Amino acid sequence: MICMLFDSVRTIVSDALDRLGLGDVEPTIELPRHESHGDAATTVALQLARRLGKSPRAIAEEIVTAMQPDPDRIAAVDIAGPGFINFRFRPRYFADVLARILQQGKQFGFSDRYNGKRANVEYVSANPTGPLHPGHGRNVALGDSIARLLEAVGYRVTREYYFNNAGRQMQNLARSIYARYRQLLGDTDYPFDEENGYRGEYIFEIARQVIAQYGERLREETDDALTICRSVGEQWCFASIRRTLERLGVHHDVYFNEHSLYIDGNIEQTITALRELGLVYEKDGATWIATTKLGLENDRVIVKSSGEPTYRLPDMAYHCIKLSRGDDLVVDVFGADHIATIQEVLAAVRALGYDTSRVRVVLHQMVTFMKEGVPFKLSKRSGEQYTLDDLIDELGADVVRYFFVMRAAETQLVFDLDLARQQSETNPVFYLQYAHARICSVFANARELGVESGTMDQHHLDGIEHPAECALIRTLAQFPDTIERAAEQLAPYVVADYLHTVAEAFHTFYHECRILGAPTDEIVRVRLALADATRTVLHNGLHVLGVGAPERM
RNA sequence: GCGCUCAUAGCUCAGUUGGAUAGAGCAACAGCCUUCUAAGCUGUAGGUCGCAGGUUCGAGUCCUGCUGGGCGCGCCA
Repeated sequence: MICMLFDSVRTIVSDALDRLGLGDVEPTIELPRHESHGDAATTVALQLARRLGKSPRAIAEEIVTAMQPDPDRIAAVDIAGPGFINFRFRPRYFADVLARILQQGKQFGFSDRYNGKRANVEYVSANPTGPLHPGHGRNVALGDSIARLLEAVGYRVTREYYFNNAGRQMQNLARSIYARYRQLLGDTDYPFDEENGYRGEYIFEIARQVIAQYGERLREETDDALTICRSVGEQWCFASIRRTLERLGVHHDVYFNEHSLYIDGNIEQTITALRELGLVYEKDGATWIATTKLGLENDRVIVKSSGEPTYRLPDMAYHCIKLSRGDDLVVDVFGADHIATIQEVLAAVRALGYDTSRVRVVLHQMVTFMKEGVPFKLSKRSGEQYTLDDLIDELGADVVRYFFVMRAAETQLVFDLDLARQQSETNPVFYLQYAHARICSVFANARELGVESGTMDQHHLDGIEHPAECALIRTLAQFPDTIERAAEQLAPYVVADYLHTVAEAFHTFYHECRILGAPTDEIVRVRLALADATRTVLHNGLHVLGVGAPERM
């Protein structure tokens, strides 16, 4: 969809180009950077300069002469600088745009562009070895907002969580739990693996749960005892992770267990297929994949000399499965530490004949938490970890989600805990939420005063005239375009940025134009309609970010 | 050393895919509440877009080199 604000302008320019025999040219209309340059601009004359062998200004003159703008809606058309054509709108133009926004009601901003398309978004994918870490928060918020963005443009989205409950890390977890179990039973000198063990307080909690369920029956160290510890640990960790995700409003449709790849034979199949392609060889007792033949720098081990596959092989099998499901888009949300791995995996999957152009990888950089101007240490004394749950306790889910998506994924995010903690003034989340609450409050007052804010006919919109009203409409009109651009780029921060400009435009409007105390009933109705449209944009935009839109603050 | 990535106001970041005079928030300074939420609004100040070349009508944006951060480069995941 093309920005609705510019539809009429585009038609005017297109018609003029037609008349000049340039009907094949698609003019792009853009918002000028400076307000002094008008409400809309086209660079089409600059782009045609080379093709026509004329100066851009001369071309601009010809185009402008050939145009037939509606004088009720277009106040001025100027040629500026090297050949920009600038348009200035009359309030009537903005009234048209507002009417179209109101027509779309609560659906405004959401599009059906990708209706019938399916997307899979894999995110979180933390193994069940402990509670989520604050750093996971960025992956959680980013992945979920991307899923919401894709839904906003019409995709049917599956949210997927990939996990491994069988590997070395889980063995470490089991041993850690078992050690604490024995220590709690009085074997205080039972050794704890300081190097590989999980040190958190939660391990004791799990161990206490083992005691509650099994008493002292596991005192004899057997494989069974470790299996039980692993199983109890896995359940405990998953419960913890799900509880944290729940608090952030995040739900997955599919939990994919890496282990199932072994049971279902996908691992075997994958390695056989790679072998048939001549990409597999044995060296030093291990099995290698010749990723150098696929344009990468090094070959990698896919089966260790112990006979155990490395994580790469199941990752390849898993991506083959994801690509064979028929989704139109497969999104992986990973931390920057996966950068090398994902290249190898995709190279192998491509060699196996899958269309990896459907895969889009969102790699986010790491998060630094700052407190009082210095990096905040996430481990407390006693080795206890500060968790994502603790962060939510401290800041609330809305602030946590917003802060993790408000910057582009590829920047190293600095999470300012002091700024986030502020319940007033400077917190960027509250700025948006406050605008929403303010509007709700106006409508509450309107109801009390018996002001009808019913349906809007177009002729009621003639009351638009204040610059702040026009500026607000101009901003609101960019919402559908913003959502599409954000979805295209898989970049929720685009929406966060945009919502800030919406809130700003609204607060200015609110300050300069009284709504309920406007001079005439007609203006009251128009301004209520404008406030209502703003409320919809804020509500829908915040929804995409997974942030609540409170009615009162 | 190699790969990926980033470098824009004191700090944190935008910059609509190559367009006009570089944009916000925080911090600083000065104003605005007897009227719909002051968690707000208005204004001032703050810049050699890391450095050097190149591409063209035009570069913060694209290409090359350099400098400096981050991440990765193990039969860990």
